[in-house]
Amino acid sequence: MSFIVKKTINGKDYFYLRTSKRDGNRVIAKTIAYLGKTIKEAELKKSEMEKIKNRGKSKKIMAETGEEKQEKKITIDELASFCKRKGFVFPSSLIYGGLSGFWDFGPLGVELFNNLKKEWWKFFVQEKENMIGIEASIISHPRTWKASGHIANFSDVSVKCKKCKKFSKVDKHELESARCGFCGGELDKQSAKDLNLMLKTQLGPVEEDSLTSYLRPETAQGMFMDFRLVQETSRKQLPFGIAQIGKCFRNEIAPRDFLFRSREFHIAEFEFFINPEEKKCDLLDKTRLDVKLRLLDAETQEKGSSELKETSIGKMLGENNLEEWHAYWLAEQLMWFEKIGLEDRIKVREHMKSELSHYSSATFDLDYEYPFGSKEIAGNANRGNFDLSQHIKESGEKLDLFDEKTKKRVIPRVIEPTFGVERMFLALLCKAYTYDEKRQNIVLKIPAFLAPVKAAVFPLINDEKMEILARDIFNDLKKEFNVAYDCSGSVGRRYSRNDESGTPFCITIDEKSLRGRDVTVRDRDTTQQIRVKISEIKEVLRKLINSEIEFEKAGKIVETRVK
RNA sequence: GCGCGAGUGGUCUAGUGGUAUGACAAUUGCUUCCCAAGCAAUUUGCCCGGGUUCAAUUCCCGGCUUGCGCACCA
Repeated sequence: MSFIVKKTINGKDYFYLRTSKRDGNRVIAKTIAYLGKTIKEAELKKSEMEKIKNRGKSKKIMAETGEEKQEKKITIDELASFCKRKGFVFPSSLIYGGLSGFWDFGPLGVELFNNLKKEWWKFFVQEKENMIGIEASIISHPRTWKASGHIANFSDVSVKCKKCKKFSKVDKHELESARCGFCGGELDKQSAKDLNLMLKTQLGPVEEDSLTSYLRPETAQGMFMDFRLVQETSRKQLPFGIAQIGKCFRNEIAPRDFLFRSREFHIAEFEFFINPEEKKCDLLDKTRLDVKLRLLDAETQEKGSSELKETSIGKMLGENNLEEWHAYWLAEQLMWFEKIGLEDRIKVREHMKSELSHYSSATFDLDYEYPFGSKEIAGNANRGNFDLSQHIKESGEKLDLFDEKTKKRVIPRVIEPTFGVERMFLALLCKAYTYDEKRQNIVLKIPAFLAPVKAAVFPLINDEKMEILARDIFNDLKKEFNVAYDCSGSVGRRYSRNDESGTPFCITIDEKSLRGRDVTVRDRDTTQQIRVKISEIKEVLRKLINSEIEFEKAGKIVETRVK
């Protein structure tokens, strides 16, 4: 049972909500909420709170009866709308009605996106001894795509069936004899339309004399074409990898699901080159072998089931066509997802034999639980030496190399881990987006090291001295971090705004700061506050962002809340 | 690309053959010593093109965008 009580503090009246509970002979009363300064205000607030409480109850009942097991999940539309409102992602060319499959990153989005790329690069390139990076051109010689096999698909056409009216994809040269893929009916050859899945472009200003090429649909060919040059200039010996993050383009028939399937996007991937005779991987240690995962293996799928297996990299070794180097990189991929906090919604799906490309002996998809379903966020393919061999054939160049260990010339085999950068960006936002019932606002719980803005600095009120101090702190911090300065509206509003932007820390300058040279730092996820010396703020912030120190231990916990 | 539905400020929405409602957000003051308080002011909109009409945001046609289903996804 809860009731309203009046308290008089310093001559002013305040109303609180109290609750009482019988404990044996005693009655224990507890204040549970502040209601306002007048009795009217208090009554209104109380009835509102009861409504909210009852809503929670009915949700619980529904959960028990199984009607609504999960809490309300965000839809992808809501997320897209949120991203537009806060400046993460805008639809491209909106003043002309938009352009399907293209997106712009706004002020917060570009920061998050850059941080994500930077951290990926750090994790897979800079922190690895056997990895180097490149950035290849988006447009390459058209023969690239002949060698890679992409051009072959250009001879495909889409043809309508006369009988069932459905469209089939058919090789142009076999149009005369082809039948409908659905009902086997006769195809309407008049309806044949070319399918251009790569974006075409003309090189040279005079159209008749120009060379037709394509915007790359993947970054991988850059690594294969530059393979020898990179190996020579970096003086790497097998095994080593070449990494790249870059823009790719695909003429998607139906771009859908916000950023998930677009026509212009980034891939972060690397080709890891290994001597085909080398089966051992020295880097596959206990940490990697112990990496846990949820696996949907090929065998299970072939039985028509989608049951997940709880397993580990170590257990998978030797099964599922997984050899040591392949296992090592799969483990590393999972460790990356753990680092960015997405591992609990990742599952690994092994490709079935029927799905495998003819050059690949094993492929795994890493699927993420998006609001619109479990979809591929990253992949891992064992490509053998297919790509290098294709380029050797097409170009006539020597792309094999002399291996110092075995004293033989070899064409390396390749493991290719690949990541959709926008897909990781999207997953981060889906995971981070939280509606906080208590605070009545959205809190974007992005890991601090990825957050677009690391801290917001504000004077508690518009006071000249506080503003000067706040500006000083802000100017000092911005040399090292992306920080924001905010002095508009009430302090509560500023906290809420920053919760929505995913800013992990808010630094507030109050009257005591002027005398004591310390400030309060507020944690986004808990709203807890600590007191930190101005001289130590930079160091504390650095440690907090890198999770080197717990928030509660970074300073003295203080309670500043009135309400 | 096919089929069906939808498009009103930044967001969510009311409504109409005579150019539009409300809320939130945003901006600027004032206020405010810690969690979207208050006061005042300000900015912003009928997806685009064509047709019918004296008059179209509204009706019709086409396009674009978007949702769902199918298909596609190297």
